[in-house]
Amino acid sequence: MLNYSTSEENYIKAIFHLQNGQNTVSTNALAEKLNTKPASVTDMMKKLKGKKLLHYEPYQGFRLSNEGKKVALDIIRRHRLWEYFLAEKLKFKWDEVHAVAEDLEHVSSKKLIDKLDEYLGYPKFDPHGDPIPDSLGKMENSQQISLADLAPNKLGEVCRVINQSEEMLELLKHKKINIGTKLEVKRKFSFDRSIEIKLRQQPPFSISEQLAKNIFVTL
Amino acid sequence: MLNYSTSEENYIKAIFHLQNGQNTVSTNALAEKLNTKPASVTDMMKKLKGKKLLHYEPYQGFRLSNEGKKVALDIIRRHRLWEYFLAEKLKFKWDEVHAVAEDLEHVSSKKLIDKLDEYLGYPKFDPHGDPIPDSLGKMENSQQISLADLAPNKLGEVCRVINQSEEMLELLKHKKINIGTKLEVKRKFSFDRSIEIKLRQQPPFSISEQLAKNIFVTL
DNA sequence: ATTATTTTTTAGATTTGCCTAAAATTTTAT
DNA sequence: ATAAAATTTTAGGCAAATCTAAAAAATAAT
Repeated sequence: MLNYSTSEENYIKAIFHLQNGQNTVSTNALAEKLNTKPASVTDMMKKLKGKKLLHYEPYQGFRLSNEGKKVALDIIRRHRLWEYFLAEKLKFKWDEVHAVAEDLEHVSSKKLIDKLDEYLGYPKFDPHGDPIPDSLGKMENSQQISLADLAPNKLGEVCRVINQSEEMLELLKHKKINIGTKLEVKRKFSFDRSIEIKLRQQPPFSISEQLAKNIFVTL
Repeated sequence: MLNYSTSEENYIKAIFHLQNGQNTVSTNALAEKLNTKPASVTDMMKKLKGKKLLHYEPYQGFRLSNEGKKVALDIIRRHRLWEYFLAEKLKFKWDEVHAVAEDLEHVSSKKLIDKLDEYLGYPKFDPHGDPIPDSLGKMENSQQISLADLAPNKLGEVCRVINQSEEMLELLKHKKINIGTKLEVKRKFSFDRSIEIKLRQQPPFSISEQLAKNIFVTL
């Protein structure tokens, strides 16, 4: 595995996360995710295409190649191992680990990461419940549960939508719920079994039990 | 304390080490230490002068300002804490820690470093015997003398190795000399200034003056 | 005290990663 | 189907950190 710059690694990781589910990622989506401008994204896409880390034709969006996915999994492995270390050993609170791990993840000594993994006892999930890839890039499928079964105050990431009728997709679109959307269950109302959920940077809102049953999340 | 780039930090640290003893550092010496060219050094010196981290007049050499020294001690603190962590917790061999710590030291979250320090139990010395500055920049000075200055028939315990080049560490490894090794000076030969020393349960053997000068012992 | 040598600085390029503004292309709406 | 809007790319620039080659200054040698 070659060495990549911090910037390249951030792009690779962001594409990996965005392409989860749908198979191509747009320039604007990536620019927003990375707090950069679309023109910068285009520049980097040309560069990463040259390194064969992704497939890209102008105006057609991009997706990681197999090699690109391997690199992404390696970065994610580093990130999540450091998050585990910070929370478990250094007693960081779970909402403080991410920012620090963003820096530590770019220290790419394979020996360091493998020894850290061993020291931590080969953990399978990081403090947010995300699975940690092993040194070959394999990771456990974190458990998928219906949003209707997620307990209050628990966080989940939408990974699957069972019913894919027009009507359902229309509703999901309106509520801005997509594959990959991270949400938190706030309350459950026994009167009509509706569930109040909260998405990032939005006020909480309610959804019906019927809808919740069709949405699956990973912890 | 402001944030500095990896490159700036490497320059600051190198100047700190070079100016030990004499009070100004030359362009060429710094270029050689950093494996770069004199022209690059001059560029950076202008920049660091602008940030008030050092004193510099063209052609006159440079030395760190008080602020520069504070920054240097902070970088050294990070480096040595990570070295301690790598050796103590991850079981790296003492000659493997330096290279990895070179990367980790540039992750500059104060909270990370202070928590790491606490987790490690506030160690006073790193695996090479070098003192670790505390969060205020203070560090212990143990009574150290060069093995070259140790009188015959005197006992000492290796506490520090100044030169940490690959070549030096290779030689130490071969001679089985480590931090903590107890030894006795048997004889000194004026012809080539070589020194005969004896380690526990081993026959005496000779080392060069050059090597002895780089090894420090406590009495 | 000049000259020669070494050291240091300047001038001008290069690479990486980012930007703005304008052009090209695709998508959406009428 | 064409116009309007949104998206994406190109063109040209900028800052950081590096380099080479040439000029300037300091040091050493005769």
